[in-house]
Amino acid sequence: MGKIQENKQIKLDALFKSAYDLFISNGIEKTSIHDIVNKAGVAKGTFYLYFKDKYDIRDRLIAHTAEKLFVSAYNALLTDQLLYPKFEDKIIFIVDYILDELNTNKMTLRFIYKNLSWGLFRKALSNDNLTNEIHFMDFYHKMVEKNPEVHLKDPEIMLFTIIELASSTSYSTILDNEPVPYEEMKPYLNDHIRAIIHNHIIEEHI
Amino acid sequence: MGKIQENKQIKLDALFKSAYDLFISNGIEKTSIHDIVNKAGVAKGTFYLYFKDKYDIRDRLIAHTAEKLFVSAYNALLTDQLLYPKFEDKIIFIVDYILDELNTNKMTLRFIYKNLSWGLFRKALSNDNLTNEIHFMDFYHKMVEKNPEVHLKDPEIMLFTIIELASSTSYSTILDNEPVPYEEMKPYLNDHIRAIIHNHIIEEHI
Amino acid sequence: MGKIQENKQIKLDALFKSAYDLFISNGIEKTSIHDIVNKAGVAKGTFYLYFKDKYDIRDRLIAHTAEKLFVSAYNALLTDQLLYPKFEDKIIFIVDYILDELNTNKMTLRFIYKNLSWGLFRKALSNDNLTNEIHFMDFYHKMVEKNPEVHLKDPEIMLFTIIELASSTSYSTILDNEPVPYEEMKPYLNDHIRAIIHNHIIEEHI
Amino acid sequence: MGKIQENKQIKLDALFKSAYDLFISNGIEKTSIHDIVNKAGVAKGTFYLYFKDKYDIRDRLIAHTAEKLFVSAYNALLTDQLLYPKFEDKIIFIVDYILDELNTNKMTLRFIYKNLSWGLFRKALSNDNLTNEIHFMDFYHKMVEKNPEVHLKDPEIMLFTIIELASSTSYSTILDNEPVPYEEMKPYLNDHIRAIIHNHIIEEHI
DNA sequence: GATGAATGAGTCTTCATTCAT
DNA sequence: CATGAATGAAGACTCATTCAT
Repeated sequence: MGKIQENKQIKLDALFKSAYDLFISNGIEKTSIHDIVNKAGVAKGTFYLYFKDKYDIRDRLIAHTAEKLFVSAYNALLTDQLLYPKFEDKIIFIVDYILDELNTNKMTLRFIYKNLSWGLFRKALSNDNLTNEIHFMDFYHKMVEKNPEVHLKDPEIMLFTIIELASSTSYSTILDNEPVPYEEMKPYLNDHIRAIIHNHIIEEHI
Repeated sequence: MGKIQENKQIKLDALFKSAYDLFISNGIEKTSIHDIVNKAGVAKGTFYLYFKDKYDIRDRLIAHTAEKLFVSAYNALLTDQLLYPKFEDKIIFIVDYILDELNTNKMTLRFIYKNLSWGLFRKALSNDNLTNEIHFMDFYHKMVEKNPEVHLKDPEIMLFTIIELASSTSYSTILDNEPVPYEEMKPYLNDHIRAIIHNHIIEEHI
Repeated sequence: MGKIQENKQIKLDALFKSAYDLFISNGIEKTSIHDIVNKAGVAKGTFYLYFKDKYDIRDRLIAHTAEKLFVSAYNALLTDQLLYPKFEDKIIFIVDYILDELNTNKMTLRFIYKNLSWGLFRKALSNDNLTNEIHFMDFYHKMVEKNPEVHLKDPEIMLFTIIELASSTSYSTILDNEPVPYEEMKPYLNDHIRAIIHNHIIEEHI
Repeated sequence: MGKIQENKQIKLDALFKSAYDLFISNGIEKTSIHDIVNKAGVAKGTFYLYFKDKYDIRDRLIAHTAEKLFVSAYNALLTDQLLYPKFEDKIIFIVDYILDELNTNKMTLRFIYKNLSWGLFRKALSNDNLTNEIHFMDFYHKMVEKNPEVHLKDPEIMLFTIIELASSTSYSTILDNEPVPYEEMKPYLNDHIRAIIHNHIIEEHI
């Protein structure tokens, strides 16, 4: 029994890995099930034991990839936590960390960006995803609540806005150098993110 | 002679129109050349006399659609020009106008968003595009220059940023109501756009 | 020991029942072994312990279904035996009984008709079939022999002819209402069956 | 233009012929589109220019085959018309002619029988079918009307009944020799057909 | 006996592109 | 210029059957 389960995991991993590599290098539309199973070294029918279709494996891969990015950023933040005492700086750190990662791994950016919806993203980072040990959304909300400085209105809309701004501007600057290279965009982006956060701060009157 | 040219134009228009309708209602991947020529009432081979392939007609259509949106917004702004004397308000007006348009015509949003790159966008709105009478980019730069209030650093990056933020947040809120409906996002979006503009203002010291 | 045998019988019955239900509702071609074992709650390999393939279980089911129909008709006839003293009326009664049954259970008609050959049919109703308690063919031949009125030439051909006529005309009228609804066909059918019987009567000259 | 039309006809005929041969020898289920186009010597896509799917070509072939049989019988009847002055004898002649044909061409019988519904049959032989020159149903109805001897009630139900009886009994006797060979069945069948006709005769009282 | 994961040949169907007319 | 018939590679998906556990 243990052997069978082990074997299943090996097959599943092989399918994930080969699909990821092919999606990254050739794009999703240009990747066929045939290509995936070939590279994974399993039979075509086996694919359908694990996935409904190509879009099923795509969604699971994107969620997984997004999760990994955020978990890396989270861990890096924990290490240097003391350097970023302010909430605002923590957010900037995480965004920077992820964008730098994507800048060095451009294909991942291309893969994720065009396919990641907020719904999928939220699911990938939250409790719904049982395979997760760390739940980024939980962490985010705790970070918001424990924020001693200020109170935030609609923190989830704020996160959404930051992510959309960061991902869409970085997509164009990193992949196409349009309208300017990523490095040139970066200082502006950081300023904008800080501005977005400020726009969500609830002014507390005495 | 003129009749032949006229006939060619009719065919071209028919192809554009039928492709647009099909792309909008069924999506690009689900639309075949066969569908396009069928609806246009021309022969399959004729398609290749006017376009390289499906992605050629797609790009031309997207550019055309984006242009039309901006020209409409531009004309609307001209009409009510006096109501928006400040540069900042003009920008907000244009963004609002376009997003409201896309909100009532959701399929256009879907069609444009996933396929519009900054490069394509810039080309659609600038002098490069010979079929254009009004060049939005020219208008934008004149608007920036004549801005009596303040001076802007990198106005093109600023425009890029605003467009990316507006389009990516509206895509999710308008089409998926995620994380909130568009109407709920709108006030935040306006605040953020103003903040982005402020971040680009060059403080002038005496 | 008995428990193992019992368990086997349960599995066999479950397979029969689920295959029957699926054949009836989706048709044989549209039913896969996967569907059958799924519904039956047994493993795929188990199917092959009991049946050679899909057509094995189909044939056994058809024979069983046909047998059940005739046994029901036979029992009903026994109950009301005195109402139908004449041989001819007994035949008509049985045909009517079965067709009315199929008329209320149209899917059974569809299932049986296209797959029931005379050979399979004969086997289902005769001594060859060891699981049968009542052997309709025996009963039929006794009925023929004891027929006090007249003698019949080739009673088996006669039965064959009646069954073919009744089943093929009822198939079309019951399932397609073609060329007329079953109810409209019924009086003609009865007349024809009587005529077929008369054609088999050996005229006895003194 | 003429050349293109000619070429199309050649392709269509090739597809019909190869499908017919394969259906006849291997059965419909065991014949794939691949087999059909291969044998016809055309590309796979070409099949879909002419037919919706396998069942489209099947239905057209069955209708065509049934039509051909009846037209042959009709022509044979015309030749020997004087030998069969009575309506009843004409019907018997046609049935015999067709069954003898099917007896020498057993695969055609197998092909037609399991797939021919009354609806399809009627369509194949009537005005609906524009490719037909001779409309058997017209001929039949004229034959019924001009019948000087007697009047018939529901002549279409009568035809239906005769065809169902003849086809179903011949199917089993010709292909399986069950319960007896066709030759042994034949005299009974003729008697039964006459009886069916008599059952449809309207008794005219003076 | 029972299981169910794995197989991979087999099937249908689509479609961009070409080219003879 | 315009046509549209023909192509055939490419794709997704199914399923009876086997066999290690």
